[in-house]
Formats: sequence, C-alpha cells, structure tokens
Amino acid sequence: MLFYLEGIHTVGVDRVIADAGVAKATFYHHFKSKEELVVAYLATEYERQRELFSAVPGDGVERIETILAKLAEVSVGPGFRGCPFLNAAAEFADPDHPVRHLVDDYRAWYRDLMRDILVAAGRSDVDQKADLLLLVRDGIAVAGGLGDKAAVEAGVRTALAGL
Amino acid sequence: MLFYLEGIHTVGVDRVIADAGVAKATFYHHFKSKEELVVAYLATEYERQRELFSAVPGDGVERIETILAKLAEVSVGPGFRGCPFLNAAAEFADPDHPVRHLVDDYRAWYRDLMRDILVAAGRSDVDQKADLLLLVRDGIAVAGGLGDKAAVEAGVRTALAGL
DNA sequence: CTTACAGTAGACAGATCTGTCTGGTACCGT
DNA sequence: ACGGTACCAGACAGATCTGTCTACTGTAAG
Repeated sequence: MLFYLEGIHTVGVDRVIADAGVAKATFYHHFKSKEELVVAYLATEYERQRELFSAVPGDGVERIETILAKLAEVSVGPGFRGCPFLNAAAEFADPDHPVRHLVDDYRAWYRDLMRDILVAAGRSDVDQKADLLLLVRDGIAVAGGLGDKAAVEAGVRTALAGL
Repeated sequence: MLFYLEGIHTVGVDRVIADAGVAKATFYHHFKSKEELVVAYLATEYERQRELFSAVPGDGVERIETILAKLAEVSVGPGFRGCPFLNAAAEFADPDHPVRHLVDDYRAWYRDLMRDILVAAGRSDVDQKADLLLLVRDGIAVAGGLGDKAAVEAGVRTALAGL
C-alpha cells in the first residue's frame, strides 16, 4: 500500500486511484473522503495482524518467543518501513482523531494478547510483563524501520529475558 | 515548534512565518526552502539534546539511571508528542533524505553515549547493552507520545534490569 | 426491453502549498 | 549623506490537493 510505503500525507488521492486502476468517481463512491480510506487502510491492517497472530502456534512463553522471532524477522526484512500504526500516529497529531483511536486499539489489543498468554501460562506479574512486551514491540518496529538490526536483536533478547 | 506539535507535512510555510511574526521574503532569505528549515529544526533539536544530556550529573550506571528517569519524566509530561526524530522519520520515507540522515546520526549518538558510559564504568557486553538502551529509549518515546504511562515505566525497569 | 446501478475518463471548482517578486521602510557603517 | 542590508506586507505564479460533476458504457435483474 502506498500509504505505508511513502506516508499518508505525501500520497494524494490521484496517486491512490492510479495505483488501484480505478476512476476518481468510483473511489468517492466507495469512500466519502480520503480520511475514510486511511481509516479503512489501518482497520484492514489491524484485521490482517489479528489473523496473522492467531495463526502463530505454540503455548505460553513458547508462543511469545515465536511471535517475537517473527516480528524481528519481518522488521529487518525488505520493504519494512516501521509499524503502520506508529507511522500513522506520527502523522496525526490530534489524539482524538479516528486514526489515533485505531492506533490505541491496536496497541491495547497487542498488550492484552500478551497478557492473556502469560495468564494462561500461569505466570506472575502479567501486567508488567505485558507492558514490557508492548514497549519492546514498539522498539523493534522503530529500530527495524530505521535499518537498525542490532537494536532489533537486543529487543528480542531483552523481551525473552524479561519473562 | 509547530513541526513538532502538528507534524511537518501538515504545517505550511505560511503558518511558520505567521507564528514567527516574520515576512515570507525574510524567511526565504534565511532558508532557501522549507526542507532546509526542517533540517535546521532537527539539527537544533539534536544540539539541544546533546547539551541537555551533557548536563546530566553522575557516573556510570547511576548516570544512565538519571538519564532514563529524566526521559521517562519528559515522556509522560504535558506537551510531549513523541520523539521529534522518530516522528520526522515516519514522515520521510526515503532513507537517503537529509532528514533521515539526521535521525540516523541522532540515534547513533545516543547509542554511543550509552556505550561510552558503560565502557567507562568497566561493564561487560557494552555493545549489546547500548543497543538495548537505544531500543528502550525508542520504546519510551513512542509509548509516552501515545500516552501509555505503564509502558514507559516498564521500559525504565527493563533497561535498568538489563544492565 | 427497460430500469437501475456501478463503472469509465477526465474536466472542473476551490482551497492550499511552495517559492518569487514588487515596492516601500528602517537601520547601520563609512 | 549614502550605499548596503535586512526587514515588512502582500500580490502573484504555478503546482497540487480534495472533492464534485458531466457524459458515456457495460451489465444484470425484473
């Protein structure tokens, strides 16, 4: 998606419709504004990640390890340009903007997923550990997006050690 | 600065000069383009932070603790909207853009500062620990910018535990 | 067959953005 | 007194952006 690769404000509607091979009127028939498309883009990404994560096998800490490994792999891979949600948040300053609400939802979902896994595994201090896993996730996404492989690996090590 | 509070692409030159109480011609007399102002803004922020950090007292790990505490305090404080460098990187997709080079420089400087402190304190695994401290810094900035106080505190705890 | 709908290309309006230019004013060193 | 420099307000050019509109085409259901 162009928004992810180049940034939301830098990509205009004309670019979007040209890329999609669609007429302008058709676009505005499906979305009442560019903002609605942006929200749909993030909502889709949210859903995609939910499915991706639910497909990760394993139990307890082992499952978290697998998730972290996958996260790190993607983050240092080609085409990665940071977390779409964090990038979007940087472009939308108003915390009450729909885009920001989606970002908040996404991060809360990730944190709660981590917490649920820890609870099911009978771990202690699940809240603090979930907060840590969220923060490390953010850090890995940032470092990966900036091409900092060493920091990504440090993040994985730290997260695992923190459990 | 407007760029920090509202985002770089969303703030036009007209807003900047109105805010600065300056005529347009005067602005373009000092900066040959908006991009040059953006670079100057980040360069100034870089310098400001260098001075801020050099003023932090203490030695060794104690100094890092103080830095982290300050970082966490600022990150959950009012007016904080994330790290200006990470926000800028999210808005400039091209890794070879001058803005991105400044972001890389800033993060490398922070990492090396952490490493130098660890070396002076005679610690082991200084590289890995410096990478960790950088990643946690990124995470704290992101979490703070999104109003996630719990994650900020988890970051501080983790960084200290990792030393 | 006809009606309704979804699609096409692209012109257009109106706003906004970057950057230039005009014309005039104030200060400052020589 | 004078030339240079920096400043001002604001018009302007040209590009680009979002969103609307016109006019036409294909298709599927009743």
